[in-house]
Amino acid sequence: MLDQKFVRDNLEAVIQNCDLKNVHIDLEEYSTKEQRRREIIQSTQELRNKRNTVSQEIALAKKNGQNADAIIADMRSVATQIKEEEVELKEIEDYLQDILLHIPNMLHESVPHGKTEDENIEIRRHGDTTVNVEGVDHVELCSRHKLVDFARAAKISGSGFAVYTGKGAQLERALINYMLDYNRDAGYTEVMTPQLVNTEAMTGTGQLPKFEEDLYKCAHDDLYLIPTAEVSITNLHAQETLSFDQVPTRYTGFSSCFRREAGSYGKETRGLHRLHQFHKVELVSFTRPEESYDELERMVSHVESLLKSLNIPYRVILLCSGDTTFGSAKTYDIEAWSPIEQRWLEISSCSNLTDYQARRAGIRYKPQSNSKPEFVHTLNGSSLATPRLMISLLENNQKSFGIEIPEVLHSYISFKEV
RNA sequence: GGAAAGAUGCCGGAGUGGUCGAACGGGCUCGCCUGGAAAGCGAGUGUGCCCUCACGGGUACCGAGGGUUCGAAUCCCUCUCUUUCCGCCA
Repeated sequence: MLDQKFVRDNLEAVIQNCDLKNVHIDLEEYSTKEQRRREIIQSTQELRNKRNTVSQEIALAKKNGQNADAIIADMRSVATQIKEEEVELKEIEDYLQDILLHIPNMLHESVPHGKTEDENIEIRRHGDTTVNVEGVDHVELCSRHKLVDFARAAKISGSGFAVYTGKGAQLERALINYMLDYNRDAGYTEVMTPQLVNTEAMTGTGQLPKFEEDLYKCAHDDLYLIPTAEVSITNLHAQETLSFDQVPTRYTGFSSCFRREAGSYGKETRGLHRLHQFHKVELVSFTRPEESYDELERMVSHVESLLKSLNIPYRVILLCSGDTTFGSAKTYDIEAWSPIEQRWLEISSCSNLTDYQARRAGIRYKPQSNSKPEFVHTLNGSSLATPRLMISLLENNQKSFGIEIPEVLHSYISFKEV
């Protein structure tokens, strides 16, 4: 959420920014109501001031045994007036709040302008993309080696789910453990958080109210299944003020991720490409505002080092304005190479949300031990989402005899090849 | 799921309708004292919003939301959470 005052003072820039992100909002009515809001507040405050003053006079009169009936009768109309103004104010503030929650975060100046993903910019790439182009794809590999059973997953849950079996299940578990350890060793504190969260948490990180239809909801209990651990980890510090020495704070956590993926059909959804439930290890940082863009670079290189250690060819993409998500000021995607499909697969997304989530969720810190609290900057990134990692890993490591397990995973798994 | 108790500022803890943004204690910050420290003494110490160039002023906030009243931390209703006991359960 943007600061209300910022929107008031920078209306043109905010409108332009909405355009750049392909978000269409009418801010003309907002502007009018914003002004009306301040008028009412001024008027109501004056009335309250009067009420407070006179109430004390009444108390004093009663104390002295004087009759205060006339003033009380007078104050009755003031009370009514206050109530009327409060009703209008509430209506206006609800409206303004709703609009504010639908305004995207301001983009960083370094983000290239563009409408679609075609205008994203490749920053760098690493690894050999010429090996194993002659092999078979991950769906065939999964079936041949009985690593994933899509048919039975469909039987029990429908399309878009996976049952990992045998060595497939072990490999999945090994990857998760390896990534968690790798992140922990780099200074991220490991957390294991709830996968069902309430409306406040979903609003705090920005999934609600705009993206409700992408979420699974448990209507009975008013809880949502998280689409990413970013939600529960970022909200760990919602409505808190961190002390100066708690910033930066870095977390890593594993979770299942649940996404309805309404409207996704066709080739993009084949095999492990797009699932309703998948596994992901997440990184979340809370930083000082002046350090958040350094933190973003740091996070990206950390994820890169993880991919290097697994010997996965990848490239780093800077998303253009139109492709940068709602709450993000700047996002890098990291894509792993699929040698069989001959294309790059989005496997991680690292974003600086600046103070956008912090303001929604009320996450502050004190720059110094005795200074006023300010909003932190929050960042998150995947390290990594397993399904497409699995695709790339299986395809890149297939040999004549089967699949070779990368060396860094050997201590996490009971076999060296499939 | 049933029963009971509770939720107040950074922490502990008063306060049951009228100068209560909130006593008191602790913590913290600054100053004095000291060779230095401790102890002691003095001052200060929340957040949001509105008005103001500013100084400053106003207003709201005592778990959340409603209600009663001229006036609510205090009374009423609903909800959430915590603790204890019972039930159920991996």
